[in-house]
Amino acid sequence: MRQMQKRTLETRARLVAVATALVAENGYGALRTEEVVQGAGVAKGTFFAHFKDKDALMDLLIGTGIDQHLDQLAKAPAPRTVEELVALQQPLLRYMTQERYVFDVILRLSGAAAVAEIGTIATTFGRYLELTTRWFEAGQFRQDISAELQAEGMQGFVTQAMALYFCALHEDQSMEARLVVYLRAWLCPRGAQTAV
Amino acid sequence: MRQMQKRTLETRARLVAVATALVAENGYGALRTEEVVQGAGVAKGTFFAHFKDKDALMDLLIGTGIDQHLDQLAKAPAPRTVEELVALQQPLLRYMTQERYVFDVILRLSGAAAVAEIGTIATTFGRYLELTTRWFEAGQFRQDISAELQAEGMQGFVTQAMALYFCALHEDQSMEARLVVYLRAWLCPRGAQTAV
DNA sequence: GCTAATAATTGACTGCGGTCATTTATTGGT
DNA sequence: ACCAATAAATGACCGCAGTCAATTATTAGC
Repeated sequence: MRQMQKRTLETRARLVAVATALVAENGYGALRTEEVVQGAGVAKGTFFAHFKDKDALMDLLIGTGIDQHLDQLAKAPAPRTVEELVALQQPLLRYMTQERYVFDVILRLSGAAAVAEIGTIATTFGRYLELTTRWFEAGQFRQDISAELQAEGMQGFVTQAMALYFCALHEDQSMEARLVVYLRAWLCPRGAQTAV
Repeated sequence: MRQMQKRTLETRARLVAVATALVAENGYGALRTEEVVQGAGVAKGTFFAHFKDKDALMDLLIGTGIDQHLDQLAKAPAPRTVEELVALQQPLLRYMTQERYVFDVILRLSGAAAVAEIGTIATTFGRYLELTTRWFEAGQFRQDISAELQAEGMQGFVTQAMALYFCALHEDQSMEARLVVYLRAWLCPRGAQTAV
């Protein structure tokens, strides 16, 4: 097997750089492959030689964004209360819900379709689970179920809260307020929590 | 305001009938508006005069499918155990996960983007919540949180279980088995449940 | 029945993601 | 330095959703 050419890396880097700049300017949903290709000075086919499809580029861009937020979460000490839990994750939730399009891409790519092709976003979801499992291993919350199950459940509630954020019928409370209610019920069952 | 012409209803009915037949033959993901239009004997523009976009047709078709499953659920008595809860919902879960495309459409349309345009699927999600809330009002499960919150949480876990069904990294257990674990932890906290 | 207003239909056209046979650049072997 | 062999890049082309100015059908008022 021949090693990859320097040219390949350069072209790919240029594509990503142009895409990043365009996203910073107009947002994710407005990105057009044609613009990326023109900005990078290559032909359309070249884009698809580097990325399976547009989603693959989005997977990289958005996955990188999520990863940066996870870096912050990894630094912080394990939260002790539900409020801390939610407050800590707020920047990440805001990032994932910045555009309807972004949230849709994340939902679509968060599960790896095949083990062979685990994308950036799918990887970050694995990392999120690991990271939050460690929080629950500190033992501040439920003792009757595993830390991993607590983390997996929290992931479900976080997704639900984000989905309802985009639903006009549920504008009554903020994403964070809703998440606090969910997580109190999930992590502090049996009336130990104070009234909502 | 003039009343709707009979012709309008006929055309629309023909479009829906052709689409339904095509879906039955090749599945949802393979449906092409061009085929629908040819089958119904109208021009392409006519389709989009009747449906805002392809998603709007899918919303109707899939929403109708979900509604039929909810009719079944509405007939059944309130489940008494987590196993019954999961078994009862199995047909619905199977329907919603029959194709990756179907699940994606459901996720995308389950939240109404605007109050003015609540689609069929968004309506069924409201109905699901009402219906399952009534189950929890029977009082077989948690007493420390409202029936509605129990139902909303179950909805989150159901979605999570379906999402992981499409994820190659989580093929270790079936959708139903995973859901049982989730719902035991959600609805029967504090070690009351027997070992998994 | 005739006419003007309105509703429904048409189909050529656009936008954009994605493909692929062909051309051009790079590299390892001699 | 030259020559295959292989990798990278090209751009005309395709598929399919969605648009819109022009055309045709329907209806209400007289």
